[in-house]
Amino acid sequence: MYICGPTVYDYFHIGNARTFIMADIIRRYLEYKNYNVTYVMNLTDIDDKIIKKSIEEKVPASEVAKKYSDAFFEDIKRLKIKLATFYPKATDNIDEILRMIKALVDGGAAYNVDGNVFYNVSSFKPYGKLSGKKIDELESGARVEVMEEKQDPLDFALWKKSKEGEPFWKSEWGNGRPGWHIECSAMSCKHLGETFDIHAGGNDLIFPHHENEIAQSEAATKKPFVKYWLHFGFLNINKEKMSKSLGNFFTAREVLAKYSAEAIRLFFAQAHYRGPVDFTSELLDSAEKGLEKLKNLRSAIDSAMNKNKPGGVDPGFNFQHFEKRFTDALDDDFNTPQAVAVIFDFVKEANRTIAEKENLHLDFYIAARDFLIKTADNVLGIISFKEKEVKQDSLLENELIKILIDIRLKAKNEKNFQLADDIRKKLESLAITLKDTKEGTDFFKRE
RNA sequence: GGCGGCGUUGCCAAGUGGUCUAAGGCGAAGGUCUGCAAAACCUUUAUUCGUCAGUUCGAAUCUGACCGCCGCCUCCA
Repeated sequence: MYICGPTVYDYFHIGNARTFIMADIIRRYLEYKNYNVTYVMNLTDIDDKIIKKSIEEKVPASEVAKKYSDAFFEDIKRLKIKLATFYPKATDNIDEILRMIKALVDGGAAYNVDGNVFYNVSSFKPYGKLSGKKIDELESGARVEVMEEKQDPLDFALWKKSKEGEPFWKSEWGNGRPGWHIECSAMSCKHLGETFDIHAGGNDLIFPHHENEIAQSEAATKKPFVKYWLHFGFLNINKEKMSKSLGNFFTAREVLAKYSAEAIRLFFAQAHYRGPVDFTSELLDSAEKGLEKLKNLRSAIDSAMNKNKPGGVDPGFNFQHFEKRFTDALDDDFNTPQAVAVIFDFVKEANRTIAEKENLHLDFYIAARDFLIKTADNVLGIISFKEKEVKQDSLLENELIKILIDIRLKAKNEKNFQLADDIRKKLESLAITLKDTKEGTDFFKRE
């Protein structure tokens, strides 16, 4: 599986994050289904924008790329995106790229004009098959900037001759750097072979980027390039595409400063990957709110398991039923909104069971926990069940909380509700929530 | 101009020929529990799916027209 990654000239925005997150969920689901997924995401670390930025900031292009690819890895980690199998960089794969360009030139699909190598679009008959465009229609409506060197305005650069002061690599056509489209063809081929299963990317890459990849790869290898294309819808702001060029964007780190990764992921998972999504803080708030339900059930499960009472009733809960509904949803073109609905149905049903049956068998909680780990945690990534490290001081802390709970209980028994409420309120302000139940008082620490 | 997509409850959003008087989340209203909270549970919240016409025994789902919105055709996830 290959996905077009970022050009590392800036922090990525929350619209890019949507693509990365949805691709991550799809990848995690394929792994859930026991596919052995080789997940490749390229990093474009040499390109016009990077060069522009390096001139503006008066630092080498490689330093710009380093800074923003470091930032990229920080951000995806915070978004709970699993690391790819490979993150090939353009500058590490110049040999592969040059080899493919050579194959294209030798095969007559590309030509060299004074150190610039262009792909000859008209040499590839199926050009336009992915985007549904026809070559002649494109030409008639061409807004394409006409470069004099090109034989045809639709032709695109495989190798760009370097200008004075720009970074360059040596090639038989002279000093230059790779074009954007050829990177993906060369690097996907290197890691995934000449034909591979899934290629994903944003909607706007269909044309020309993915169209060009097909043209390059299929002309070079004479084999089908990709079996399935996956294109993600845009994130809009006020129904307008969020993009760097329009300037109407939030970076992922700006959004992460206000909202949890889980809420961001839930927000995206609640819409189908192909459609557009409007981004507003109200919707993030409502996702954050919805997450509470999931977290409360997790707390209930955790505290029941900590008590570890033997025996109890087996409620005959049908976990398979929910798991089947979950996989049915995702088997149907990765219908994540449906899958999320199944999770919430499960939460409701589990809560109902807990509310109705007094003394549940521990196995119920274990199975409920397993179900949520498999689905909501491992696939969707909207909640985490990972064992938290128990720190030394938190053990002491827990004992102190228990003492306060005892004092509060005494106060309650003496009908000194003012003191009882005061203790609860003060603990709340320390992010510790008390919850009175029939079996005593539980406490939860907020994250 | 060419190509593609979308329009479902107060908001978001699944559903693409009968199980739909339409899932799920948020919001709202009432109730149970509680000293009070919190959480949880129960009940209510679209006879209707942009508009009009058609196909069909049957349509949110198919066809046509119209209205509105968006994207791509130039770097863009």
